[in-house]
Amino acid sequence: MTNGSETMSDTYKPREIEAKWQARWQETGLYEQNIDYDKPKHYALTMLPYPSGDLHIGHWFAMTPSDARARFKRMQGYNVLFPIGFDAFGLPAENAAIKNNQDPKIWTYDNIERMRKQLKSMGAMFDWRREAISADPKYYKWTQWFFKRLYMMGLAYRDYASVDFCPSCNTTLAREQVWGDDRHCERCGTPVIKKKLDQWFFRTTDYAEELLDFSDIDWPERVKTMQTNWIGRSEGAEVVFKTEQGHDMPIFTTRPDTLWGATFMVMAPEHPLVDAVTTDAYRAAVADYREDAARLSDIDRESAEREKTGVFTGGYAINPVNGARIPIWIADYVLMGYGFGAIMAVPAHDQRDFEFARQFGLDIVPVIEPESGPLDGATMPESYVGPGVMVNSGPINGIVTTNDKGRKNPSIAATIDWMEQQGIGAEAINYRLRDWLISRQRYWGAPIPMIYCDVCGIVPVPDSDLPVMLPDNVEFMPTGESPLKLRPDWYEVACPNCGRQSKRETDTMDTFMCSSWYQYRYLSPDFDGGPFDPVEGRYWLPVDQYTGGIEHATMHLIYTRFFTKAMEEMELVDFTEPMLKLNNQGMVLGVDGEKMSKSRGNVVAPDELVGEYGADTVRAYLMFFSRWEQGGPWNYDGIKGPQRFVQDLWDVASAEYSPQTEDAQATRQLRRRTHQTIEKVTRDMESLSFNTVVAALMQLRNDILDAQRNANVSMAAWQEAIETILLLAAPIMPHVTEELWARRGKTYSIHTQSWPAFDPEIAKEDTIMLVVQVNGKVRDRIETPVGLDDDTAQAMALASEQARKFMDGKQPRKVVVIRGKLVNIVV
RNA sequence: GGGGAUGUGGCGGAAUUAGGCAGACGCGCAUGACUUAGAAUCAUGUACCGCAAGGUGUGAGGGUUCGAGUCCCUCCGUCCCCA
Repeated sequence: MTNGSETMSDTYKPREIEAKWQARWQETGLYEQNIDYDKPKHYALTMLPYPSGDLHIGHWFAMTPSDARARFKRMQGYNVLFPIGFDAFGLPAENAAIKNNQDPKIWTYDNIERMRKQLKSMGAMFDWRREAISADPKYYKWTQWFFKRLYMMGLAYRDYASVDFCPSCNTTLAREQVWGDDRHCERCGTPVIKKKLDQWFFRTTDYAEELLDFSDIDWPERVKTMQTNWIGRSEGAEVVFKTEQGHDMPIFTTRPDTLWGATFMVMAPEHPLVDAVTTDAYRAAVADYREDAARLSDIDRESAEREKTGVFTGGYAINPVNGARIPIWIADYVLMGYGFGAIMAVPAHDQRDFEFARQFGLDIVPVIEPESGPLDGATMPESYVGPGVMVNSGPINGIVTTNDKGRKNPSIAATIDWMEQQGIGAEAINYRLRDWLISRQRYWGAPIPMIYCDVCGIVPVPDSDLPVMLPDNVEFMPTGESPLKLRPDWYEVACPNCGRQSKRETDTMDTFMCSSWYQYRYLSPDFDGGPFDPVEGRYWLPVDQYTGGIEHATMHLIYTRFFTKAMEEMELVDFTEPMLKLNNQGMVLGVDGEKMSKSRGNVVAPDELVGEYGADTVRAYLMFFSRWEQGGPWNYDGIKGPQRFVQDLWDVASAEYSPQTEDAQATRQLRRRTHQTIEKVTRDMESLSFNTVVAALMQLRNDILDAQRNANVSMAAWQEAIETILLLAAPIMPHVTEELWARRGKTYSIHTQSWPAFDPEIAKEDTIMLVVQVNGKVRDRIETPVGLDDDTAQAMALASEQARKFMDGKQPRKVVVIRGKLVNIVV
């Protein structure tokens, strides 16, 4: 006892062994992965963190199971790349700068330094040589280079448009970054307002059709559905109405077959033709209405519950299918952002149009006759949207209409064909997806590499001048207004074309632009011949397994797909999907079941847990406590289970074992359990079912403890069980398994060992419990050898005392035998 | 309003791939052992009702089937996305 060191080393001291092995792994470059053409590659990627200051338990929940999966693939023989980096541009750094008068760069890099330490405490197999930081000039040089390439391909354009603006963040936002019923800013929760500004956009809508195709990727249905809904494809037709003044007034409709029932038109109040069609008598009313509408949000305007409002413009349009003269109204339920900002109104067959028509006494002309008989526009209580036969519709009279969308509906197909023949309209597809607005009126982002020259117009910064560096020592305004606008020494620049004094773009790029291509930069973060080293790219790409939160379903995960499709056209890559397989983890909630937040005081601090239990226990608990894709409330007591497991593992793997007696049955049983566990753990690791992996390991631990208590299994079976459980647990608990592996005199490192091989012969059961049911209720269980034939099984079941008792002396009417499982006697 | 997910002991969850012993594994709890006491540890038990025999039970109701947590229909609750 006094000679402490021996005794000390036999106690499980997580902090000591974790520090020791993390240092050893780094010294030996255990996690530095290089191209190896002899091995299959596996690129595992976890969403890169924002350097907010401290690693959150949510980061641990996202990353350590992903790390375990990557380690598992490595032991299976794959050459696994598992990199990490930082999404280092963004508003929190700038807001902190404004509040504390601190340079965002210093704030960000201090946080990165702290988070690096915390990330290292996880013991993850990150290859730190590949670390990429998006705020690093050698990174954002290529972000700017991509902007230019997209511009040259015609995929980036500048437009003066009404856009969503967060008054708190003082910047515009992409449509995807506006969330919820109240249309709030995704970052800060403030409701957004509309603002008209010159802004840069990417033509994501050009790829709408490609983005709807998920055939090459194995992604959760949920994400695919969310993206599909977000893109919002609808089939229909584009039809050009003419105003009486002769202006073209194109509209999109999903129901061109009801054109003959269009009795009025409705324009969005912001529609550019409003002034042209409005007659003098209505000018004042129209002006008032437009002013009121400008104050409402889109959601309020579209809400189905709200009473319809609108005003007549005094103008008329000509329905191209029948020459009818129909009034043009303006109403706020029509949005400028969708389709053409104007609709044809068919009140008989659209509920919103119906309510509008009833309110303002407009004509309602039915053009679909349901099976129940003709409709009367004057008396129908609501619009009719079901199937029927077309009536009052000229050339398509008598054609059947169904609930099908687009050309699948005979009436729509007939109308489109007829219109195309007449030259008054054409089949068209409309998408809800908007182009991606990437301008941000903030400082801490990648500058948009564009110059405005009075003579030459918009001129890209030459590649040789990239990166356009962010200036240091800028002055922050309390309002959040971009300091770049106050730095003439930075924005005043000679035009690259003509040399005249010109002005740089002072907006920076949306940080989602940086994170759209980080998986490529990881391959070679120092490479200067392009965004990534093509040799590395050819070997590692694309990403095989991507993991991260569901909240990015319609933002990052659409952007990075768009980027990769554009990169394929740039011939940088030869595939069109960046990540082949995606899995989303859920969220760790506070003990109260609420989202963690400082104000609620329910934040779980990983550093403290690691200090108390060690990283291995925390990792195991995170994988065990819930279904990974589901997440759930934290429970401080629950961690005792994994803690006891790690302690037991320590005890049995360092114990001296010597059998008292050798029992063949017990030996056989332990070996069977060992191999059954290999099978289960392998399958569940493959499917990212981490909680059942840990459960299976615990079960094997229980079997090993039984064997130890009885001391009746062979030495070989004991060793097989111990070494197997260490290998199977290694991805989950990398430090303690490494230590125990070394203590058993095995070669370094456990993490480069082969995954244990499963032997079905050993795993096979000798006997099964034959379940005997009478009328579907379990009445008896009989231990029988495996491979019993049906007749014998039936005979044994019928001979069962328990079963006979419940047969009531009756003869079986039917006997169902499920081989190897059960016999059901029906009486 | 539309779309998606989900509902199983006191709690987290397993079994849903292919209909075949519901509740693996863990937490908690109970009783006992060890201990001056506690912690830790160990043993046993732990869905519900019942002394027992037995009966009931996977949000509710119905259906298919020899047999349903699992498949079908109709509802209800909770969460998320879109409107």
